[in-house]
Amino acid sequence: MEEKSISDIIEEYLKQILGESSQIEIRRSEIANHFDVVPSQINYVIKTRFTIQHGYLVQSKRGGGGYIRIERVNLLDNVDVLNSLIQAIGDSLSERDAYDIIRTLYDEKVLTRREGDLMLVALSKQTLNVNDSNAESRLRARILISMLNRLRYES
Amino acid sequence: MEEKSISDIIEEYLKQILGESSQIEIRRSEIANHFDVVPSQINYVIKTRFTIQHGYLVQSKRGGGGYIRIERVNLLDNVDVLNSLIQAIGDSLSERDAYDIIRTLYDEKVLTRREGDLMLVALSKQTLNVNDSNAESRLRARILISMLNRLRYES
DNA sequence: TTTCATTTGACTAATTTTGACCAAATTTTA
DNA sequence: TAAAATTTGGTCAAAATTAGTCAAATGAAA
Repeated sequence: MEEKSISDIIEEYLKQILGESSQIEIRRSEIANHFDVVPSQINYVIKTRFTIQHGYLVQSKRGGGGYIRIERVNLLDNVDVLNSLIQAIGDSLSERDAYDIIRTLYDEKVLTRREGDLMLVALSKQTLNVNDSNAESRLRARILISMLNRLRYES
Repeated sequence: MEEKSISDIIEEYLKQILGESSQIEIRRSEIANHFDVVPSQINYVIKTRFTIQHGYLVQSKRGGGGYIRIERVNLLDNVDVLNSLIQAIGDSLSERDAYDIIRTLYDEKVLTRREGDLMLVALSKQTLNVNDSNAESRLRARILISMLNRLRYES
């Protein structure tokens, strides 16, 4: 018999509810109370078992009426292309390389013209306007990678 | 979305009335009384949910016969409103305000879902990852304004 | 034993709710 | 008409209500 940790049990519980609707909203303290654990354990479960790599999107709100929302998302077909591009970018990216990548994605019909244009202006030297040229390239890389990661799935 | 806080419920109520006519006039104390909250909570709801970033204009008058007027404005074909939006961004923009603006543009069908999502991740705190919080907000403002202008002057 | 995962709790951050006090416009009264 | 009273809405900050972070302690596995 496998000895399940309480984290495993909470994961199972959440996934069971997620089986009924593709999106759930929970109150952290309620779940914590239900399983008799400290509230931060819910964060632990989410961080280790409901990541985007697992196919889940998580959003939350604090304060009165606060919640944690977990949504199951569909991974798309282009994942391989995107992954290899993300690898190639690394942690630094020139404006020219950004253009080439976006152009490629447009040619591959991963992006529409408008999407590509929006991405390009966001990555332009003029927009970023960072003093240090290395910092600028690193920032450009971070932004493009984030956008490519976003393209890997849909809600 | 599950509405939970009383502020959410008041927001929903006002938007429902706004669905019938594009402009409403309310008496603050009446609404407060109706939902059994202090009057200033109405100000809170308006300040957090009916800003120009959300696509609303608010005017009010004090004294006898006083009112709060909320008007739904159209960002699509009203150049002035779009300008005031860009002006409201100024040179600094929080992640929350960015979300509100992009959400509004999506609701107005200026953006597709995918375009909005791409813009949001590009503007997220995590992506920008700037040490100085002021610098981060200024960068966020530059990027969003660039993207908005790109949409604006599109052929 | 060493390493990795889980559990806990103290501290932090964001959002909403409440109430005391302020300001403006109108109405009443002198 | 001028002052006073009344009727509205505005501001701001404290309190209350959620969730997030991080690292120490504990447990499990290799």
